[in-house]
Amino acid sequence: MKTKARPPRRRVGAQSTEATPEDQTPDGAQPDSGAQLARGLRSRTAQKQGPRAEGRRRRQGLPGAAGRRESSVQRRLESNERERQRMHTLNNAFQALREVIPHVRTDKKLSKIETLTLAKNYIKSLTATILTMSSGRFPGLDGPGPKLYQHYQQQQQQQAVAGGALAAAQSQPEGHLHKYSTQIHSFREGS
DNA sequence: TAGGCCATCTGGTCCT
DNA sequence: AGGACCAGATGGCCTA
Repeated sequence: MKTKARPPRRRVGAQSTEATPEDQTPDGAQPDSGAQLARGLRSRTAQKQGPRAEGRRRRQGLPGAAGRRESSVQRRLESNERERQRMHTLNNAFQALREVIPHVRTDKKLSKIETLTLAKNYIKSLTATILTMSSGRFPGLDGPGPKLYQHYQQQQQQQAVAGGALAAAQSQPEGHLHKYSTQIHSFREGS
């Protein structure tokens, strides 16, 4: 629980033990050389396939072996880039969520698990607050009130069935608020 | 130094 | 077929 905002890191990953200084790129841009990736591919896939596939091609003198390896490396690089972008998108979403959740601790960035847990309980406490304030009286038939209330009741019933007495106790609006405020407090203390 | 958190790579599986 | 998604592995950074 001691996460702090850090500059983008250049990971070394599976090839790190074989990486040379020139493999590192300070700006985090596409750092993997084809040769380095090929080493990685071999070392990883060899554990499952062994040298059989490549060896077979070589023995049979198939003409496209090197070219296929090259295109395979290219595909892997493109796949890695897409995966990086996907994770960046996911992290942007996490950051957006952090900025929306009210919390006390401002000197340290919330970790991902903290963000999710806090968000869940924040939503629950807001739902409970809305229901409490509405006092069972909802706006017109087209409004969100009845649906929200029905959804809330269903959730509570499911939790009561699954978790028994504890869930039933936590299903009270005060339970959500208490849980949320307790969590904020514990995060502030870094526990 | 250990433990927590994270970014990245990777191969498998699912989906369009 | 190709891309998205997922989970395991790995190693770097940071704090106590």
